[in-house]
Amino acid sequence: MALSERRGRILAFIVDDFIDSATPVGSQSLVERHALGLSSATVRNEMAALEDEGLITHPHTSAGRIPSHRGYRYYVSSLMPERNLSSQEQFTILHQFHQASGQLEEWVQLAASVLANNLHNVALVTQPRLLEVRLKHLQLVELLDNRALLVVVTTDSGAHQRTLEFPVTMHQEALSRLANRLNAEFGHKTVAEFPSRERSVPLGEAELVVVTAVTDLLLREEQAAVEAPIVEGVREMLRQPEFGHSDRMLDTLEAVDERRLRDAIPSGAMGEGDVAIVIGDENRPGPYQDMSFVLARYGLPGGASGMLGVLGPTRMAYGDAVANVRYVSDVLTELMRRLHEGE
Amino acid sequence: MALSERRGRILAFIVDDFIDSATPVGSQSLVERHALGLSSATVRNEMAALEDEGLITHPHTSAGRIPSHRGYRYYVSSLMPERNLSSQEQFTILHQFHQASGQLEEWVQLAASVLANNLHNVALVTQPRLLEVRLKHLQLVELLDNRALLVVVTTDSGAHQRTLEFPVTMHQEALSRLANRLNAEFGHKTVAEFPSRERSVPLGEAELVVVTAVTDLLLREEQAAVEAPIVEGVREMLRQPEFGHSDRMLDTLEAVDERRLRDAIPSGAMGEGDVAIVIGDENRPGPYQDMSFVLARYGLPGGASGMLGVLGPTRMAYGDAVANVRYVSDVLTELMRRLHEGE
DNA sequence: CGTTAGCACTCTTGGCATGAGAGTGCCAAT
DNA sequence: ATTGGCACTCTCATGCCAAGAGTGCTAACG
Repeated sequence: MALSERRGRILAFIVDDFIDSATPVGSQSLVERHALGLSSATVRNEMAALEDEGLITHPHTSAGRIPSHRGYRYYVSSLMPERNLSSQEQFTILHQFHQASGQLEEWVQLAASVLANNLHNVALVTQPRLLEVRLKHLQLVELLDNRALLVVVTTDSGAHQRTLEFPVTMHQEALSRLANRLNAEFGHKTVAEFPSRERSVPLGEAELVVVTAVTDLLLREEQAAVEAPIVEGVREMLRQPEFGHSDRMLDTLEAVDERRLRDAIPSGAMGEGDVAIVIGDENRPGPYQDMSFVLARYGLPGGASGMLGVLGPTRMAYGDAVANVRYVSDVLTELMRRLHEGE
Repeated sequence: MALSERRGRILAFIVDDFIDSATPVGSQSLVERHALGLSSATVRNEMAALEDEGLITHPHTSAGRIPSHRGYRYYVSSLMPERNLSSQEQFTILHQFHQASGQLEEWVQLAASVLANNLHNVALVTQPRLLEVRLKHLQLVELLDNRALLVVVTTDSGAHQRTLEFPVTMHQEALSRLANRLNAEFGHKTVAEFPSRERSVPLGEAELVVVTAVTDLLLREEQAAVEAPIVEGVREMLRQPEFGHSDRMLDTLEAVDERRLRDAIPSGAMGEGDVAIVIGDENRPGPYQDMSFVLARYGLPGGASGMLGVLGPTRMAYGDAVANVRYVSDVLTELMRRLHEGE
């Protein structure tokens, strides 16, 4: 289904106007705002046609039109002008990244803040993860009695920690010996390659405690990274008029807060390298049925990578969102490339 | 200024009723709800007197009374019945802690959730910190080129990490030797005792990189722990009628989100071992002028300790809040004691 | 003298009608 | 195909009215 050029232009104007006014747009105001060489009556006819196509609706008989989900879809797919950030905007963003320290975690956090601020919506960024993380090094430090601190360093340059308890008191030398032994045996292996409990050569009791802890720790971290992306800008989004003083604000707040995001983020839709847009009812059933995501991957192909993007009401400045998400994702990727290749 | 017994009783009833109805309470409804042996007219006289004392007000001429900040203060100081959690409530809380793993961070997080859930307000919990943290152990792991991962273990059983860059490429043996040297020299020292830059025997370049990083890392963590307590239950609180569909919701959300909590938390007011209550305008100037805090310390005297409590509108169930905060703080303290003394 | 009944008065709240404004849909004329 | 015109619809703000809840005051009562 392709629209005539004129009908498309009108749909685009409706979407544009609605995006920045948040009120239904009528035929009259449309001709006034844009130097359309048409009368309002003609526009009305076109609107009626667009409505038949299911691209716009009106909330009640005598109200202006608002885009339907399908209307937004058509807009982003066929009508929306390709937009990149101005060099001014790019500079402002770059500047912030250069101000930050060289720590990866900080960049990720910063990416979230930048998106939230620029787009006035919720920004989501997951920590970058390797597809398969290998154990680099583990260490045990004596605490009190039979307790020790386990520190695990992985190939994605992450350190993870947990305290654990041995059946008997272990002193530092014993712990170090144990750590060395395990390093020799499991170093550079993925979690999947760790021994299962029904292993032919059984592990000693102490070894088992550690190996179980390492496995559990890494799996948990993995999950946490996916389930709990960095979320920034909730209140920015809630200032949008769609949430105006209604219960919807609280419900949305709840949904975002509850970390129910994992099931919600439509990861399947994300092609390599490009920006994915998921609008309204294209989301799987759940609390985000009338919100939209604009998402992209970032990171190194084959290396650590993550996801970043924006969540907002369907009435979202898609053009700006795409431009910002793409640019921030590129910046982040570039920074990681430098980190990886050593400048 | 002490009130007569009857006048006190009436104030207590007003506060109680208002706390659970959130609507101004009138003389009539007061006599009906509580088997007061008085007519409404008498109550009106008493109310007028209470209003002269500045303990209650009415929003407009013909509305019921609501407690003023001073009224709440008088209530919590002199009228509020001492309340402890029922053994049923205690059990429910304990059960949750027993379900959790033995990790300290998890307990702290859990404490926040429990408070938020039970009190339907924002719960605040800071990570436990030692007054002075000592360096226990540091380790360096080779990453790419001239980069290494620094892992610092402190006496409060915390592991902290950061990547750092050396001027030249360092291999694992060199890194290990370096770490050993530094461990020998700085082990069991506090950050304050670390060498200043103008040290008589100057450090080598590599040493300097590490020492600076350690200092910076620990100071930063310290600050982060104080500035960014765990915050739970924002949406619980926003369901309270005082925030009903108004801008106040967003402003408050902003204040809490912005981590402007640090300046807000009235830490001075907190005596050893007991629960502190700060009501409305007793707070220092800022966004919390019409909210209240109920706070307590937890942790081991001389050992690691932190703060926990609740933030909500001045119309808060102070009795419940105090009982819950006190109990959770006790549980947390007890758990830490066991951890410290080895069961 | 403290307590109470009674009464006038005030202020909020919800319901209802009303009119202006913005839009639509359709038809006939261009 | 486009447009002017017109009847019609629906929302939204406004004003008004009556009901309800409360207060303050005064005069009577034990």
